[in-house]
Amino acid sequence: MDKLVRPLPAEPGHVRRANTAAILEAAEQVFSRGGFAGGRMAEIAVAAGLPKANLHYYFGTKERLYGAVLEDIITRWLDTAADWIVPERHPADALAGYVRAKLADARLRPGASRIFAAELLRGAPLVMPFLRGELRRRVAEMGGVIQGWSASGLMDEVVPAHLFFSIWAMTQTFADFDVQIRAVLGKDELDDEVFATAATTVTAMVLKGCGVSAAT
Amino acid sequence: MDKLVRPLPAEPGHVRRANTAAILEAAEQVFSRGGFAGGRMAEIAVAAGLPKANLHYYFGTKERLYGAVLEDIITRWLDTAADWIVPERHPADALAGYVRAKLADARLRPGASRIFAAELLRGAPLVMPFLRGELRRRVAEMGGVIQGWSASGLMDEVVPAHLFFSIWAMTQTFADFDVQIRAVLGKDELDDEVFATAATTVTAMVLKGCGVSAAT
DNA sequence: GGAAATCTTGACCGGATGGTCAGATTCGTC
DNA sequence: GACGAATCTGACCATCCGGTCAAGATTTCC
Repeated sequence: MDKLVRPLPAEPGHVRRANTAAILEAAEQVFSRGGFAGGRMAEIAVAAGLPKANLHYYFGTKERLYGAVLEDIITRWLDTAADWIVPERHPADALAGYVRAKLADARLRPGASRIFAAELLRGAPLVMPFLRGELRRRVAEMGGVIQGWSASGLMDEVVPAHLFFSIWAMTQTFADFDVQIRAVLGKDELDDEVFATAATTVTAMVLKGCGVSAAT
Repeated sequence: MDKLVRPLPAEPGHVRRANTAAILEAAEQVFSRGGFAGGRMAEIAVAAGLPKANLHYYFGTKERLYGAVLEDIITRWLDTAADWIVPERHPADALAGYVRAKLADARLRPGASRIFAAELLRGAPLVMPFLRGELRRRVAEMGGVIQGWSASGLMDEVVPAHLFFSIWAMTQTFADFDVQIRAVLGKDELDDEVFATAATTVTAMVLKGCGVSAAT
């Protein structure tokens, strides 16, 4: 009966957890337009439904809150790549799957992509350590997988890092620069059709561009 | 002897011309990190070597100055596309040339690309009319050229707008996200080698990805 | 040479913004 | 239910920043 009797969560720290989550979500939304410099603490407070002083209670400074948002985003991203770019897969499946996953993420969480883009645009003062450390290591690792596929004759020899730059650019553009895409296509929102065409176009570029043989 | 005798320029308006040019250049540099919200008028003034009040004398408001910078960028960009994507060229030449031109621009004026990117990121409040008007028209026009090539059997059928999205994304990423690329490659700057590899990789994706036949 | 137009500049203003704080309130635990 | 810890919050502050202004300097033109 215990659980049924307790209508509201009462585990210690549930307030903290709920509030930090609400703040992080609001912050991601607010920072996604205008980046660090453009986001206003007061605006985040309103979006989170909390007084501004409360944000400072949990995160101290604007920079720390912004950093927490970025960390969330990065953590989420690294896994996608690790899921798809593995030697066990055929490159046709792996690359197509990765492209589709990146496009799905661009559609589902465009704000996250935009925040990361804005951070890079301003010179990445906060995520530089990540770029030079973890990211570089991961790219080197995945580069080995790509080279393995090339050596097996499954695809052309390419410079792996550049392949990733292209994939990231082509997919994330649908989140980062969606206004431009909507304007050019004359659409109010990027719908199923747009993302289907994007998947076809980008996948064709990557697979044919790298001379990937058909999946077994 | 007239011209030799006059050591300093004395045409009417030369002061205005020199100052506005200096201000625009300084503004492009300052806005290129942090976009509109991140750029400080005082910082632009220092970079231009003029007192802050002087910027307001020439441009009135920060927004107007920012708008002038954007207009400069857009004007320069539209021409590149018009130079390359024309029916008279073979698609292999046209697309490869366009890619190389975009990469060269990303290298020569990375700040311009970054300002435009930041403007799109914040929802394009200022350049929306351009996106929906001139840009959309140009893309439709160039799309006709692409379809002409497809109809002539010179390349696969692709959705032209998406082809441009991909080309823009892959090339401008070397300006917009150069920090990330430098960090991943472990380089202090994007040198000849990086841009040569970029040209090879991106061109291969575009040409092979679109099934462009070899140039005659 | 001198008047009109253009340009220059330091000092100043008002509002926005990140951040603080002390006292009130709620939560966790026994 | 009572006590300490955690949380909440309105009021307040210092600073920064875009923008103004009026008086002085320089350029332009006759």
